[in-house]
Amino acid sequence: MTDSPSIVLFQTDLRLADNPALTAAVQRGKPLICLYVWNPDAKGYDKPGAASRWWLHYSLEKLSSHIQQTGNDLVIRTGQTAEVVSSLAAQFKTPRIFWNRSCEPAFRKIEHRLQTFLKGEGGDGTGFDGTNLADPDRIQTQSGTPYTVFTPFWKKLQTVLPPSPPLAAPQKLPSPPSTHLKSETLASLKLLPKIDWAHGLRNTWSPGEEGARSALKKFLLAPAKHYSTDRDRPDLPHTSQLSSHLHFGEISPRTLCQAITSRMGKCQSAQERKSLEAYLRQLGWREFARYLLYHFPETAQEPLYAAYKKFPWDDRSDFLAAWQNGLTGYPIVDAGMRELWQTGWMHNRVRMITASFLTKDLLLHWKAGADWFWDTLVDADLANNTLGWQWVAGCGADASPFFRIFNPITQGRKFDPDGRYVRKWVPELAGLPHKWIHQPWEAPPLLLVEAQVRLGETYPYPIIDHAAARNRALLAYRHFTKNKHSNTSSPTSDSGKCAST
DNA sequence: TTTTGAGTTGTTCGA
DNA sequence: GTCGAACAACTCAAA
Repeated sequence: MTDSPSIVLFQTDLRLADNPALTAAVQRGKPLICLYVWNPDAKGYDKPGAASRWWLHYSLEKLSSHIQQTGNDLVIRTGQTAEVVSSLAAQFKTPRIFWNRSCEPAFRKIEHRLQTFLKGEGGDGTGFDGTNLADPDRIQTQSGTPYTVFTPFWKKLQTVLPPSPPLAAPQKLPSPPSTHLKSETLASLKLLPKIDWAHGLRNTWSPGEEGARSALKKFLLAPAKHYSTDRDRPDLPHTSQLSSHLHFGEISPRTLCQAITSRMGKCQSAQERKSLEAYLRQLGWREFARYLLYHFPETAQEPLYAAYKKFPWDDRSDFLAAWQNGLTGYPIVDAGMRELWQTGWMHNRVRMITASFLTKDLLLHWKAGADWFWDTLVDADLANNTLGWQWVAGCGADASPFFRIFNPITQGRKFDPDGRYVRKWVPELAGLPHKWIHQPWEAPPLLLVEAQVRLGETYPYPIIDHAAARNRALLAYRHFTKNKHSNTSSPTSDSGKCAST
């Protein structure tokens, strides 16, 4: 019994380096059961989307071989996570269970059930802080409430940065007697798509801890120096490309934070310093998203501001389909949606443009956009997705003002000035000179002929007129924001029948 | 308790 | 072509 093994539950922390739960388990000095549980019956946001499952498959493959190099094995099981873990724990007579805490509602339910189980067994179960820079319970306003505005949150967070140094990856993970430890095969989880649409993904990404480290190295080598100015340019490769690695926990935010701050200490140019600060701030936004989801778990489904439940979203499925397929007639929007479809990723600036187009030009529900991103992004992250969509839609924390409506033409010209991004993803427009690449419907007919563009045939006319759509959105939002909080703060108002939350 | 200053990412219009 | 103001009103966080 005293030699009973420790169970290490891997969730979205698929790494050996700087993994506090794993290191604590190793320090206990007993054999380890490294466990991953896949729940095939999970639904909605409790289950990774299709593109994300592709990444998960390869990330687990890497983790598994990494663990093998330490003399142990990754045990894969299927079922309800908490039940699988506790029955395994029971089988080995009250062992210790180690895991890293998560901000996601589904994982928190699992944690809660594990804690209940362990309590009943007289065991001990506390999650470790491995996916955040700071414990979300320790960051609060002076009045003890959670922050809902980024800037004061960021100021407060910076007072605890940089975090303690990252932990080294354990070299040896002592293995338990394996006789009772059956494992499912990775293939049996069926994470890979049935129809092979993933070649675009394969050509773009290297899931796993090693891929994460080399992405960081590559980022620090050059793009990080131009990040503050060029990160908004979808035509340039100056983003970190780390989002998915971070989501699956192949690299810890602490490791990233330390790498960035240590580089800041050495850097010579003001430009590079500014860039590193800008990147750190983005890590701050990631932290803020997790913090918000932790404190307001219902926001994955519902607007943070309850009054927005009554917003008059439109419901046109043909518009939604055009947006999803990259056939809106606005080149920068279509380029983004096609980049997403083909690579499982979209540049952040273009995420904002496409999201603004969906929620403000088309007036479609932000959840429709969030659902699509959830299914198609390899870096789909519940916290980031929720914050991002609610921010754009105007119903979330620190929300974008209602009159901030992106103009797809202006944005295209500003951030893809030569049209290189559009040409890459919307090749049927490639022959157009850059003057017209962001508004082909305005191009002189002769030029269209020369470029072999036949509007309405090879490329659609705009599905909606932006100027008119903008006015419609302004009207809807203007009328609406006046009553933004009416049903939460004044139950005596005429909207009393909707006062429930 | 009250007051005060501030609040990621934009666009348009008119001087 | 460039620049500043207007686009609203509200909530948050701290003093």
